[in-house]
Order: sequence, then C-alpha cells, then structure tokens
Amino acid sequence: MEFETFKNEYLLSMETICEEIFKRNTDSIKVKKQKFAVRNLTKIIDTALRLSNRTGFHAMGLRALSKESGLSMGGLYAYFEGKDELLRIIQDYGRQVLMELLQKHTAEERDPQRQLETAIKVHLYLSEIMRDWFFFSYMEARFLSRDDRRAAIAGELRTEQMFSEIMEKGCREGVFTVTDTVLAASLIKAMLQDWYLKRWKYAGRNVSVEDYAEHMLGWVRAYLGCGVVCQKNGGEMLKH
Amino acid sequence: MEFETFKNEYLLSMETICEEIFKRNTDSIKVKKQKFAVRNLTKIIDTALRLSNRTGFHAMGLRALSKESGLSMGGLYAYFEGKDELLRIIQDYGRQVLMELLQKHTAEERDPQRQLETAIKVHLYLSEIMRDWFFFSYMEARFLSRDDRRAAIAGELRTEQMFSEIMEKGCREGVFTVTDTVLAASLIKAMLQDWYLKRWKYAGRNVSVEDYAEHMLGWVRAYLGCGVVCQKNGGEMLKH
DNA sequence: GTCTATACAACGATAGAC
DNA sequence: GTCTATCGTTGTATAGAC
Repeated sequence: MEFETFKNEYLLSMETICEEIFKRNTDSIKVKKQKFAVRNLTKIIDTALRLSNRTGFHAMGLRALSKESGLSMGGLYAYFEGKDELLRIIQDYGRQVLMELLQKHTAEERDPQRQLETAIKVHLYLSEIMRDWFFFSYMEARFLSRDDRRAAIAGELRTEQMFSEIMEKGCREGVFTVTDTVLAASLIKAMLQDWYLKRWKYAGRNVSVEDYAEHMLGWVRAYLGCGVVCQKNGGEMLKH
Repeated sequence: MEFETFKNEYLLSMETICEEIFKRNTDSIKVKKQKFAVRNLTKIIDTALRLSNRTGFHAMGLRALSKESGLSMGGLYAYFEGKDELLRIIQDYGRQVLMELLQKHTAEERDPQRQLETAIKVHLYLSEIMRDWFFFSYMEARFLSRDDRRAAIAGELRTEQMFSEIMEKGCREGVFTVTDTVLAASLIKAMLQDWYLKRWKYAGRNVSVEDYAEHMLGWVRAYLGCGVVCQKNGGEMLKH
C-alpha cells in the first residue's frame, strides 16, 4: 500500500467520522443543529491542537483559543463544559479514527506477514496525516482525569495487542520466530510513535513516511526471522 | 555489565557531578556558599521533577514548589532568576550526566559489538536510576527558550551520533551489515526512550531493566546481522 | 446560537524586614 | 541567606444581552 492511496481513502471516510464524534458528545454539546456543531467543533479541535502543540495544553489559554478559532469565550462553552472535557473530546476523537482504520485494513488481509505490514503502514500513514492529533495525544495523555486516562491506556494496549496477536498467529503458522510477542509489540509501537514524536528530525533529513516505513519493516523482518537468507548458503547476502 | 554494578559506580560519581552543576550556574545562583547552594539546589531540582512529572512543568506552581521543597517563595529566587531558567538548569543537569557516563563507558571498549552493547546498557541503566529527569527532559523540552531548545536538540543528536558511529565502525570491520546507520540509530534511540516513557507499562508486566536490555539487544543483533545462524544450515535455530 | 462584560482565584515575581 | 507580604497579570468560568 502506498501513502497516496491511503490518503485518498482517509479523506472519503472523514466526513462520516466527524458526524460520529458529534453524536458521541451530544451530552456536553449544547448546540443541537448538526450543521453548526460539526463545523465549529472541527474548528475548535483543529485550533486547540495547533496551539497546544506549541505551548502545551495547560498553557493554552481559552482566550487564545477563542481568538484563533473565531468563537467568543462564551461561545466556546456551548461545545464543552470545561477545559478538562475539551481534552477528553480531542483524545476520544483520534482514538476512534485510529482503531476504526487499523481494524478495517488488517481485516482485509489473511497472511500474517502482509497483515503486520499493513498494520504498520496504516499506523504510520495515519499519524502522518493526523500528526497534530498523535503528538497531542501522546504529550497530554497524563493530564486526563483518572477515568479518561484509563481509557487512553486501554487504547494504547489494544493497538499493541493487535500487533502481538498477528505475531502469535505468524508463529503458529511457522512463518515467524518470536519468543516474546508482547515485548516485541511494545518495541514496534515505540518505533511507530517515534515517527510523529520526532517529526523535526526526520523532516530535516528528508526522510519520507514511506522511507521510514520501509526501514522499519527491515528491522521487523530481521527480528521475526522471515526473509532472512543465510550468507553461508550459496553466498547470498543477508536480506533485512 | 549488570545493573547493580552500574548503579554503584553512578552513586560514587554523583557528588562531583552535583558540584559541577553548581559551578556551571554561578551566574544565576545568588547563594555563594557551596554547602548551602548544593544542598538546596538538589532539593529544588528533585522536588521540581517530582511535581512536574505529575502535573507538567507549566502547571507546577512556584507556591507548590516552595511548599514541597521547604524553601519560601523568596528563597527560591536566590537559586534561579525565573521559572524559565529553572527549566534550563534542570535540562542542563541531566544532559551533563548522560554525556559524561556514555562517553566514559564506551571509551573503555574496543570491539564495536561490545561498544554498542555498552552504550545501550548505560543509556537504559541511567534512565532507570534518573527516570524522573529523563521523563521530564523528554516531555518539557518543547517549552525551552529558542537557544536552550537548540542545545537540547544538539544533545539528542550527539547521543544518536554515538550509536551511528559505532555502527559505521562495525560495518568497516565487517561485523555488521547496515545500509542506513543514521536511520538505524534513530530507531535504537526510540527503543531506549520507550523504556522511561512507558514505565507504567513495563512495571505492570514485571519487566526489569535487564530483561528490556536483553530483548532490545536481540532486535539490534538481528538487524545488524551479527550472530545470526541460518536455519537451513545444519538445522540450527535462528538466534536473535 | 453567539456575543460582551465581569467575577474571582491562582499565577510569577519583587521589596523590604530579619 | 531566608522570610513574609504584596503587586499586577492572567487563568477559567459564567450571567445576561441580543
């Protein structure tokens, strides 16, 4: 799968996802007309992500959010009950998108090797498109309320579990050789996250998301012991 | 190298390092007597790390820092000119320690494989001891002033460069097979950082720092193509 | 559905006593 | 070298007009 292909699919599914977010939060959103609500909520979330990633969510004042989003102070409070809840709404929003797309794309594959490759690429490509959200979600997760933090942790563990389950399956089918799939999944997650956490570094080196995906898959294939050809066996090079 | 061995060495070198930190900051510290200064500065930094990692540096009020550290509001200002500078002092402090220990320990090795192993273990072990600082440093780096952020980025790149240089050397000596040592060093750094960024996860699974080091070295050895024995060659298992 | 005006708590920082 | 008292500013949140 290429990045551009994924991007086009993503754009098509976004409108329905935005409407879903609105429906998930009808309790706290006082504006009842979907047309207004979706438009302004999108604007608020986008602006909040942009401002927060510069100064941190806590340092982003609601006065600044009001000014940059175009809504007044009072207007903002029609969309969330307080700053804490804005944090929850934003976190919830992206997690929804990630899980939906990961599950949809991996379900289309049968072969564990292709399934793992797809899961890695979907994660990287989505974090490339929604980089503001991924960065925010990682950096601000510790400021969530107890219950909301629990939900965020569960989300992280669920995506990690998808990776370990694919590896388990690969081991049973004899195509992978892994001793600890849980720890292996953690390291895969760490590599996936580095892509959006260190954007400044990779951008400065002109590394594209597809370059990164290929390099990372090299590590994963080497570790899983698939596609490795022995040097002593006919003089072939080690393939990673 | 085992964790306990490293820990003992670290404790011995800390006193001199603390004095060095004091000397590096005599400009902003108004207290001139080393006895007072080192004791209180250590107390301030420890408390600031503890409070910040719960609520974020920005959300940590100086009133809370005053109360928890035992110094008064006015007293604090004898040790830094403002909150921004406290951030700089803390960042500077740990970076100093990390670079010093990384360089010292890798210089003791000649073999690239042992050098890489040592660098990885020193990084993991130190982050285990100074986990509060490592976590803080990662999470609050973006709130530094322009110049200080530049210094933090330079530090990150310098440690990364140590890893890529070891790999370059290993390639020249024919013991490693790596195509892109810079990208490989980035992924190694990402794995090192996950250890202190996701402490809650590994603690919950009873994964010790030595378990993590061994697992991580498995990945690195597999990728570098060293120690890999072909399955077809006499029926031996793939070693990672 | 959105605005302006305002309440009041908490912030970083400093002056001056000891 | 450290304290208490206080300054001006900024924070979140709300009431009531339109």
